[in-house]
Amino acid sequence: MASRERAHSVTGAGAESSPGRALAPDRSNAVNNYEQVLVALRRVIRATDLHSKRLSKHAGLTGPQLLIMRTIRDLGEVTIGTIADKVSLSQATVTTILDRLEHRKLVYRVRSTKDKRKVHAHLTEAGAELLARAPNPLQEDFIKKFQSLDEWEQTMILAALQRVANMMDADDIDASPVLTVGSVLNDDGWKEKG
Amino acid sequence: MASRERAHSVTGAGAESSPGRALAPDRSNAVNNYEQVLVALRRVIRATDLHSKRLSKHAGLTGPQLLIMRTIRDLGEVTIGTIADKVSLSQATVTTILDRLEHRKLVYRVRSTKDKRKVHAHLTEAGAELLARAPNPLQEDFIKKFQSLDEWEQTMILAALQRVANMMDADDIDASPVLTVGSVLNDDGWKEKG
DNA sequence: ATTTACAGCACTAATGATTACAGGTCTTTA
DNA sequence: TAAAGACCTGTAATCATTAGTGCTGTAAAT
Repeated sequence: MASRERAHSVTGAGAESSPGRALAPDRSNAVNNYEQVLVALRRVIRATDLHSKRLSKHAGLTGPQLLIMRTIRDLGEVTIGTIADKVSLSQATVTTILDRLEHRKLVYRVRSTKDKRKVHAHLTEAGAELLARAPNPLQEDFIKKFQSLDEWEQTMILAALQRVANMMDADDIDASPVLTVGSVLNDDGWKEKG
Repeated sequence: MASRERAHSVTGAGAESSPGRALAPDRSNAVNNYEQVLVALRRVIRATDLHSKRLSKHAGLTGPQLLIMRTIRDLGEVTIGTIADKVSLSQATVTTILDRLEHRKLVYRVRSTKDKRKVHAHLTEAGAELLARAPNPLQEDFIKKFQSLDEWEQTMILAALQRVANMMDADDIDASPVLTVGSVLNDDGWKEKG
């Protein structure tokens, strides 16, 4: 109980409530806004999350593989260490994942001439194409709907998203104590290696 | 390749709504807007993606586990089959994952009384708490920044995100042929279990 | 200028855990 | 009886870590 009674007092968090268009701004007070923003954000994330999952299946790419390939695409030419840092994995893990990707000819490596310790990862044409063609099914519908909006609204959404992206970029996620797992499972529940 | 052309035509249509500071106005005409929206969207996704990654580590939850727990939280009381459908995994996989989660007392199962073939998954209090407390480190910074904005801007962002969420909710992701993997790896490249 | 010591970067090897799937089994429902 | 739903094998692949190796770059010492 109680886990379901959560504050869906607004914006029906229950995905399939089929709002369609309703969208009450609810400009009550500022305190309430951020919660709704987070809810909306979660919905957006979830949609793309599921999309990624499906993509993985169809393309034969696993989550980390996809994540790493996207990182390479976004950052251009990056060293293995930088990738590991960006995706929060160890160098060794990234290396083995890149091995598989390189074996499938989706990425290739080039040893740097300036600093021969470094290795730069690139997407092959096939890899870039895979990544480029993949998001299409999601994009196409999205674009169609997006372009049917008034221009002022497009501009508004764009500004809003950039704003949010900037906010999230800025904060230092790394330094977070986060949770104490121990409190949850002091029982025989799980493992006690750490 | 080169799917990332910029297609900068010209003729900035103005539309200057520059709210506060940074955020280069980038004179966006309607044609160019959606690309930037997608870019911004990707940045948002990426940020939360990394956050989830970190969260997984700290909380001892793997990606699929987290995804499934979120699904349960969002949909309330769901059958195993529904979960499998939502997250695009087989029933068997969901079953094993739920086994582990149940063993840690983060979820529990209840056999339906109406249709005794079905089993409903729920979050335990501990599981819900884990999920609820988890996003905090991200939220705190985010909330702080968000609440420092003008109210009109908060409302704007909220409306924009809801708009986007609705758009993505609507489209049917499932029916997507997507890619032909075979074209990428005709070589000895990978596996040929099929 | 050469040599030496130390740090940085990527790779390898070995290991444990998780994921994902294809079978088969059991119970319930129609 | 047949179908649906969930569960239980066993197997293959991937993920993720630690420890160790080799090569490169930099700086100090000779």
